Amino acid sequence: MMGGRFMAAVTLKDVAERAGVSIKTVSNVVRNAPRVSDATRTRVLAAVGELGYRPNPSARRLRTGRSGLIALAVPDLGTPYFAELAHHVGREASSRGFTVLIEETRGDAREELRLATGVGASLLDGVILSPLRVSSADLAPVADEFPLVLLGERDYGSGQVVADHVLIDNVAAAREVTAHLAALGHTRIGAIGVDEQRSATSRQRLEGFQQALHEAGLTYDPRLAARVGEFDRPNGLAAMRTLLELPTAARPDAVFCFSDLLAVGARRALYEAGLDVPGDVALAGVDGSGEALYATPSLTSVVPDKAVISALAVDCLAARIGAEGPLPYEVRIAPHRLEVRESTDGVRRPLPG
Amino acid sequence: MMGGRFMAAVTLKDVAERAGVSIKTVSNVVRNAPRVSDATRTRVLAAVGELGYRPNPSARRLRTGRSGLIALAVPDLGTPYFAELAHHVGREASSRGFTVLIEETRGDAREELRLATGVGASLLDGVILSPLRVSSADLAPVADEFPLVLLGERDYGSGQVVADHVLIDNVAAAREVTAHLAALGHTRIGAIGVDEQRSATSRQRLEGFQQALHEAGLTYDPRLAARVGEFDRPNGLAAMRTLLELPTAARPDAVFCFSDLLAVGARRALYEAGLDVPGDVALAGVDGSGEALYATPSLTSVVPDKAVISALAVDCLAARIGAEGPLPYEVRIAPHRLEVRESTDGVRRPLPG
DNA sequence: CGCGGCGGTTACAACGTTGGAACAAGGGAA
DNA sequence: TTCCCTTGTTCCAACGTTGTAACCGCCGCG
Repeated sequence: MMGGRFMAAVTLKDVAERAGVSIKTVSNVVRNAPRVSDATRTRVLAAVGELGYRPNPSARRLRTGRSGLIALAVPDLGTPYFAELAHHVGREASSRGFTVLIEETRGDAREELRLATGVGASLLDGVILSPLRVSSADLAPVADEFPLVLLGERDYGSGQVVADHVLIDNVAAAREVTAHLAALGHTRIGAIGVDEQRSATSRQRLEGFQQALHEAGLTYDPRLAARVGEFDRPNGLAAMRTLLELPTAARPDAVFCFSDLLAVGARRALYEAGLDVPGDVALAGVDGSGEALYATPSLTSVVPDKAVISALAVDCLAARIGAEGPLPYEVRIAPHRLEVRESTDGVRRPLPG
Repeated sequence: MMGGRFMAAVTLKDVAERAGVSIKTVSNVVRNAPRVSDATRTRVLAAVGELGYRPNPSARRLRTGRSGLIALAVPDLGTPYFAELAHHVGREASSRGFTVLIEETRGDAREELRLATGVGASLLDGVILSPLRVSSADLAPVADEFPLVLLGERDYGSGQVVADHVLIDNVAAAREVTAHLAALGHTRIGAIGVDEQRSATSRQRLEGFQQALHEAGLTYDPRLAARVGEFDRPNGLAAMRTLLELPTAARPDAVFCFSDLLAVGARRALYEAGLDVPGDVALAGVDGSGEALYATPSLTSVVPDKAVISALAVDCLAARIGAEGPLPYEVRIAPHRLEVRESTDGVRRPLPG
């Protein structure tokens, strides 16, 4: 029987009776609609306060078609980058009156697509998706029907934009890191995180990597480009172990890892092999995670501005939700910076604090 | 107008027309209610499939008072422990038909209380709260009115149970770690993470720590018990630096950190001081995070079974949501195990994989 | 042969909210 | 004075769903 659990919820009707006005007038007050005299407004607000009225989101949603709920879909919350992102998106969203539902896709393409199409489209107003497997082509038929913002993964190759995108300039970021390694005198620079097939991010970082090698007059040795499935610690560990199996002369003297977790795994492999970082092999990653900062040695990393990324994403989504009809798709670039730490230049830096 | 965005949602009515039955019958079918003949059932299900009908959660909620939405409120998603927990809770919940809303309390007592009382009680069916600041006393008036499960933090001191609790045996866990350190021959064992005022978890771990010291015939030196605000990396770093400022003879030769992040911070401080782990100082933490496993050296840690914790928590909550009236409060203990790694016994262990 | 019971179905009324139209009360222009 | 317009308020209907009660056969029992 009626689910209000143990306490009876206060409704517009209760407030209306208390204030001696109609239900609709109370509704007008709580929604800040115009056409309400100051006298009634204060009277109603008083009643609202006394009774502790809270609008019923379900009824609202049913009537208006808006739930105030958006989802953030990420591959995995265990990845610090996504956890931090979730944190920022939550802040941004609540400052705009949205509530965020965090979903894990586990890198499953079907799951990603399901989220992108709005799950219970009737539950969500929109989705911010960090795609891993799903491609622009898969999303093309979807984006027009449901407010969707993609994080990263713009498919430069196809040139086709099928949704709003927020990303950092991955090519530039990779170029900067690699140039940094080259400037330190490394000549056999490797990369961990190649995954041409599936991940656009990976492709872009590889491209920046190759550009920088070229600009530094170095040649790209495919043996030094390690493929991985996910950007996690175990893959970093395995990839670095593989690189260390190369003949001594062919081994890398520096490695650019496409994520901090990969770098952490790679660092662990070097530790187990008894090699020094950066003495024997220099190491750099991407993400600006706390884990990389506190590693021993601290790991050089590209730090994307997650606050800006989140703000842009929520902005985009809010605009799309608020819009009546289709809007042109936007691609917004968030800033990043290269943070040089012990794992590349070897300079001891006590952490502040 | 009408918010269905761009596409028109399929409703029971549409399905009913298609199947040539009444709305209510369709409703009965989709809810798996009894009293539906197999013939009609299959006919209706066919129509459901063809039209791609999805029930409207808001309408359901409005009618039944249930939203199928539960919240997991944790202090901070950036903490790997909570991120992992969120992952498991999400799995457990969706297997029971719930959707999880993840909220960050940022360790703010008011925010915790707000969540515990159900925010928009009309939005959520229940809450799983990992409290940091809020006490049993604060929650006492709340728990009866709204389904609530607390993770950890059972206030043994007051002896008063005001809600369902799911936790590991913190006292035993701390005792095991400390006994392990003592068994290795350490005599000046320190602790990082003391916070008697606010955190019950911290109190329990301190108690287990002291018990083990006593059992090993060691005396408790308050100078070796470092206080912290949050269980994060910067606090671990700062605390260990403070311990290292003690006169040489008074310095710890082993430290039990109340979280893995504290241990990571402590390890960093030792690294900066040029000290060896575990040669100069042995280090152990709690949480079983991947970060501790991949650290160099890998950090010994108490690994709580997060899958079990999550399952128990969701079970409890589901029972409470399903119940008609008040239920007796339960306290459930999840298992943990001590994982000995390089940071205490010094034995090199290549990671598997 | 009528009547209770039961399996299967339907009609109706809510749940709390909001958009739109209708309605009362004043205020100025004709 | 009448008429229209503005301002504030109320009434009505609907959003999609489900609980309750009613309904319609049909069976088997007395």
